[in-house]
Amino acid sequence: MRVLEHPAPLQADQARLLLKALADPLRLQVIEALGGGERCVCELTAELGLAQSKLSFHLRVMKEAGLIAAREEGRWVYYRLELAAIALLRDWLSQLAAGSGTPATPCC
Amino acid sequence: MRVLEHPAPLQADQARLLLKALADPLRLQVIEALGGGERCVCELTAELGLAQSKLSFHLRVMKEAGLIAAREEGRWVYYRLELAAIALLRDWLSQLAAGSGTPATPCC
DNA sequence: ACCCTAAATCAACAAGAGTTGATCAATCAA
DNA sequence: TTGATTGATCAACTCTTGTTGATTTAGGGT
Repeated sequence: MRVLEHPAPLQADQARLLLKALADPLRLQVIEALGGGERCVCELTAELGLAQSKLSFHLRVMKEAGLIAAREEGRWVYYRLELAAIALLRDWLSQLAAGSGTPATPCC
Repeated sequence: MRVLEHPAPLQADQARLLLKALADPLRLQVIEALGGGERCVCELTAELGLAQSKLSFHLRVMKEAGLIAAREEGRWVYYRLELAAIALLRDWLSQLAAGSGTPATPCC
């Protein structure tokens, strides 16, 4: 029976999507705003001073990656951080760090 | 005196660079290989079946982000994971999750 | 029904990131 | 010194992402 040295591929792929969704300055601003709690799109537009379609684009990217979730209420849409995604990333990073002790093989 | 609700901007920016460096399928493969311990460039080229200049490009991206570190030995170069970077990312993610309890403000 | 606002979508364009093959610098062995 | 090998770098190209402004869909108010 094989010991799991690396994160499972599926989890790694999920992690990659989340990393990609996080790895953008504008999206990080949004994420940090959402770190302070649920926010409506119009609030975010105002707070960050963004063009509406621009914000909408980035919200979609993050939503599709599973990093944030939307809740519609009347004509407003509230977004929030998906904490499970953050937890998944943290776990994945832990697994990465865990396996990293072996010294160099002689090489070539 | 203001309570820090969000990660400091500098740390966030450092985190962003690391996220960007991680958010690529090929680089993730390299990272996972390095998760098993230090590796020489020629080993990585062989293990992952990559064009040399392609690997070199990605190694540079990761090195500049502080995600990996290089050690030269004769004509070989060994790369390893920079565990401090992984730790920084984990901390940053923890801070993100920590602040996220507030319910929605009435909005608009 | 009409109008106004919130937010998503679209097409055209601009910017950025990754790939390729060639070249270059450095190290080592013969 | 010559030749072979490791790995970095470069320029040209391609592909992917992000931006912009206009249009569309859907609520809610009057």
